[in-house]
Amino acid sequence: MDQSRISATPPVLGKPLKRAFFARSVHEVAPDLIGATLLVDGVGGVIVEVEAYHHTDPAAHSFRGPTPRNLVMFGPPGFAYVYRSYGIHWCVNFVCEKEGSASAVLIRALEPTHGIAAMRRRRGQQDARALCSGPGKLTEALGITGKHNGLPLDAPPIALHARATKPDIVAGVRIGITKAVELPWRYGLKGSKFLSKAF
DNA sequence: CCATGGATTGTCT
DNA sequence: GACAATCCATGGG
Repeated sequence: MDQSRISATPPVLGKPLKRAFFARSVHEVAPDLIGATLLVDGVGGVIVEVEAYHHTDPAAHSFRGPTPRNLVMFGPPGFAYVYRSYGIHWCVNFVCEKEGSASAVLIRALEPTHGIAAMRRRRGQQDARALCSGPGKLTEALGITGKHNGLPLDAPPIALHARATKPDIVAGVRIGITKAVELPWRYGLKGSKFLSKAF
């Protein structure tokens, strides 16, 4: 069976995730997000890869304290922290724990399920496996930009839906960082063909 | 398949 | 002034 093929009819969505879902340790929330569905204006898919960043972690943007860029990370949980990467791409995080904890989960890859035509248009890309297989790719596919920084995760245009059952999850070291490179805080859906990189 | 380098700009030193 | 939580095209094995 061709696993890169995407079904024409989107799967039924689970119940909406409330803001309180994020008011826990980032190390609990990150693996719990695998299998959940992220939509922006109805376009998106199933989260298959994330990374956890904690304020005590030298690789986290919040490690050295609040700045104009990372201010949302120091706010309450359940909000989107969006930043520009390498001057070119946008990346989206979900703020966790409690106000001032400054921890967040970076969303790194989705399996596209909703609004695939719109994603292909935005990405100029036909291959379903390349639409959302990276943090910069998925923001482009979903139309996420700096305008979404600070928006709540449980109100339009953003929606999150719970997974039906707990999937098999794999963990590994994070990608593209130079500090605390050994921490195994990257989580993925086992066997997924839509990861940014194999575990 | 893997390795390398350019693009491009906000942010912090 | 350096560098970054990346992506893509290109070139070699």
